[in-house]
Amino acid sequence: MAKATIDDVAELAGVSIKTVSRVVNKEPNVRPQTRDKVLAAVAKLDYRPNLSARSLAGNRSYVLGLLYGIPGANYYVIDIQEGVLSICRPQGYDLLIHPCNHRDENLVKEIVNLTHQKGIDGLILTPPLSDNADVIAALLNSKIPFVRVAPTINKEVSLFVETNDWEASYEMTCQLIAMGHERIAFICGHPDHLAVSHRFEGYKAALKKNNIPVRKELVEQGLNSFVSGEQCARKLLAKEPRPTAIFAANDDMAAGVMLVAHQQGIGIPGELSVAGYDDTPVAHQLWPSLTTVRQPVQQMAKKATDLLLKQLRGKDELSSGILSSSLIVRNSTGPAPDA
Amino acid sequence: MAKATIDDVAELAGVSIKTVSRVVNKEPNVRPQTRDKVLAAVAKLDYRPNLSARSLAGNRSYVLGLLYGIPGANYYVIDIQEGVLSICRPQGYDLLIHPCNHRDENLVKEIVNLTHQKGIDGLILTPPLSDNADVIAALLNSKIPFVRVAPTINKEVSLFVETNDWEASYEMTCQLIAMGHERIAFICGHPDHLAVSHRFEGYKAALKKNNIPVRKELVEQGLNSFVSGEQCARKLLAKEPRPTAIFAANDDMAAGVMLVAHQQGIGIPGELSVAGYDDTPVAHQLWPSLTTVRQPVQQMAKKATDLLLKQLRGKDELSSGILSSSLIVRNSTGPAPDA
DNA sequence: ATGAAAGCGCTAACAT
DNA sequence: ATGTTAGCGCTTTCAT
Repeated sequence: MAKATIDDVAELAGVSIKTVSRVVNKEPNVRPQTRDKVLAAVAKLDYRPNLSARSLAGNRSYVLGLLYGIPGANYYVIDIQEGVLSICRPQGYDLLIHPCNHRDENLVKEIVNLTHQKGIDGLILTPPLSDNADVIAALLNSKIPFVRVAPTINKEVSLFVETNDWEASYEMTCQLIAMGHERIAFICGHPDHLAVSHRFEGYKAALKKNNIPVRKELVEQGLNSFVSGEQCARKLLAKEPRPTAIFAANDDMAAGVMLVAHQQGIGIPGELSVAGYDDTPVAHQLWPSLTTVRQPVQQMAKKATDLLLKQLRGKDELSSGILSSSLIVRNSTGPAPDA
Repeated sequence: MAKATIDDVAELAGVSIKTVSRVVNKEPNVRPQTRDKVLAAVAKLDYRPNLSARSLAGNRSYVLGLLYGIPGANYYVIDIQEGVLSICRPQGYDLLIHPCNHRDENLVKEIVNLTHQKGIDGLILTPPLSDNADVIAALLNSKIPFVRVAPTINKEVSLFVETNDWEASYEMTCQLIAMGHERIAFICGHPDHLAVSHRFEGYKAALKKNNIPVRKELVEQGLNSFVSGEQCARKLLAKEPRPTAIFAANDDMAAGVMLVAHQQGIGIPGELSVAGYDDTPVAHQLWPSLTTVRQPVQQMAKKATDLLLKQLRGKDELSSGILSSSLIVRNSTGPAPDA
């Protein structure tokens, strides 16, 4: 059986194609009786509206686009994808993924083209694209609906979903302080990821709150990678006196710290406490298991998708949301050795 | 500037829309001079063909679909995605991802519908979908072009790309034997992933080749997860005498083994050698770093995409390919303690 | 080598 | 409540 078209359905049901269209699109003004006839014909012919035709005529494609930077953090991207799909697929939307180099000078053009060419209905932006002012301006200008995940700039210009990085980081640092740590080092995240910078701010605030000076020599600039974590750890562990705790802005870097500590025979958490951020799969596979912060990545993606779909349906008065991260205390942190 | 259409270009270039179409689609029979005029107009107007229209009229969408099972191994999925995108995007194709439950009874219908509705030009299947006979039959029946990654059944019915799991596993086992190990345990992968079963076969073959009996009590059935690795490890490490090496069919399970060994104070590699498979990011973040096998995942994805695109262009005489995996020897394996 | 005309399957205005 | 008529922007015949 060849693919059925709207005409086939209309003929079988003995109505016009417009009526079929009404039924399929759940529009009002169709008698229940007529609707049933049409639905029966649809079922009989296994009719599925052709999306290209729909897109061409109606200017929508039922495809969403997910934009993210490369190289991205794998687990994060996958979590986002799953979150988005779990919401959009039940509502008939599919997902096209578009990882992109956030420093590519043609990025803006590329994204606008993609959206127009494929007739993508709306976009979801994740860091660091959530903070790309050029992209945001272009999308607004082209009136392409979009929602941002964890933006830090121009929050008012679009719907977004965020989490409380600052607070979680503050809390983690306070907890280390409560364990008696004072020489708490921090490894910053990649400078291009503004969202990650909130973590540093939370750390600093907690120290200040507890009257502990923020020592420059205990802060290193990482790049979110395992290797950069290793490098920063070597520098930090060479300081005299050594820090008794190292808080890394993500788990990969924390894993690097742990490796260096192992290599240098520094006991964790006996001699050194290590904390990460993200609760990636590696966090509980490490030995000892890593104390970290769990972000509600999937939930953020779900919420963002929900907002986007509502926006597409013309709902108004939608409001951006914030979802809480939570501390996951495992075995890599403990009382300060000198406490 | 509103979106330019083919008519705008035709008008500006002073030709018919058909000529524009010819130029854009690189068809023959256009005078270089005419072509240049058209290209100039295209550039001036920043014309991009509307894919929906193209799809509707020409029956292709320049969108490929990637099918994979959920829950999938994150790193694997991301690698596949990157590989596919790196090949298809430069050629003007985008990618729609469609993770699916490979045991869902509506799976076949879902996939065929997806393909038809979105007008997807071709599909790439990864394990365990590569081995789903129903899906394969339906795709063949519907004449939907597709390529499979690492299939084990009905290889002859479609193009595919695979790697030498058996050989790599054989080699790894031989290496352990060469280090003096005889009591080498094996943790099998998830039974639904046939591809993983080759790893077990390679292990058995290596033992036999070296006249070491395959002991049933040294083989456990895992589920590809970290937790299942832990469980299997507890069982294996309780045997008397204990195995001196454990070879897990993937890294996550190997990480589980290492955790249990740490907990029980068993030195790695002094008292126990551990080997994994996949070379996931965690492999070099563990302590000690994990000996494993690196699969050419991205390259397989690239090759598969290349084959699919060639197939779409009607090229014939395409042949499936095999790409080699390689042993990555790190610090979790060493001489047998009793050697 | 180039063009004119007829759809692809659907939605949107505008009837009725 | 239902139907009619134009297109959406492109690719295909088939002419020229």
